[in-house]
Amino acid sequence: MGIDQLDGRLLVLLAEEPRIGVLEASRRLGVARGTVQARLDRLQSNGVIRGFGPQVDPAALGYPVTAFATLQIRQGQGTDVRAHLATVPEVLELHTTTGSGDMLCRLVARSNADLQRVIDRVVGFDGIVRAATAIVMENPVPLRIIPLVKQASEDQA
Amino acid sequence: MGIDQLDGRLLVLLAEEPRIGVLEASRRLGVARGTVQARLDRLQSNGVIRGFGPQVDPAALGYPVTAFATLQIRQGQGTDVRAHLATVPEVLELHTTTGSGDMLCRLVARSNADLQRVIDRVVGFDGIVRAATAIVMENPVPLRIIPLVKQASEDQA
DNA sequence: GTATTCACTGGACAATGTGTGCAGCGACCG
DNA sequence: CGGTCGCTGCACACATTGTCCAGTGAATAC
Repeated sequence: MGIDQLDGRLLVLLAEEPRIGVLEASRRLGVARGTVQARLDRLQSNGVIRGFGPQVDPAALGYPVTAFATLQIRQGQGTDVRAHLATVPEVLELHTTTGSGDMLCRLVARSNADLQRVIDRVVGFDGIVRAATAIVMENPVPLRIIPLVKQASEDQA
Repeated sequence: MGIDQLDGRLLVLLAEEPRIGVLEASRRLGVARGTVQARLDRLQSNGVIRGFGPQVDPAALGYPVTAFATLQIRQGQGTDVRAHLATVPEVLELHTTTGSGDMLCRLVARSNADLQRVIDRVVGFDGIVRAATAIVMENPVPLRIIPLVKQASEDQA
């Protein structure tokens, strides 16, 4: 477990310019093409790289409002609540957290008014005792991984 | 703004099998290659597709612990706090939310013990009044976008 | 009603990149 | 000291890309 500096540079390079291929990457990194291919294969089978799926912006899809909801779940209803929330498209992500029967989920909606509809749908389920919602106003640090990759590859040095 | 069904199918296809190229995608979708290329270009300049960067798993990097921290910020210190948090690699994401001077951030750490170090570093800054942390235990719904894409493309139909 | 615009089709071309395999080489390990 | 491993540099056949084009149908503007 862990990545070395070459892995780190490769990940950073891919993150900054995803369109480049293996050959171009090998030129940039100053190593043989086979090496880059082997590293990529290893990173993928390692699970370090989960995939190269498109990163879609919900706002551009017409869902500019993001919110986080903390849900309190009735004892023993966890499984049902998960299944319920998985069926709601506007639930982008769901975590169970410390705290008795608590979950945290990320929601999006078409507008603040629409958020009400989404929340109603989310909490309109028997196992949910209480919900507290925080609407996101600004996103100073969008989901990122590069700094952590750099950190991890330097630790491994 | 908005995507049609072809856009939706293309996004789903790319999300499920990112390795396929434009040509293969056009075969799967039953349209001409030029069409797929044009759609892709449009989706990217639209901002619907932000990019195709690698999706890196923090756990595989040696950071298996995830937590969410709610921070209460002293009036007028927001900008400084943002700059501070941006320098911490373990801060993967930061949002300002409703609630007086509240922020929500996603953290990762090498272990529960290491989380203490991360939190200390995060809150060891003057503008932060109080921090409440919830450790993630399970992640029943990992960050996803496909259901929303399907929803959006059907709405547009 | 007619002209214009637009998106899609289907095809072509040169250039590039990919998947794959190979031999050689230095480093590390038992 | 032999074996294993990762990297290099190279080769080949094949597939894909970027780009351009003419033709067509549908929607839109005049």
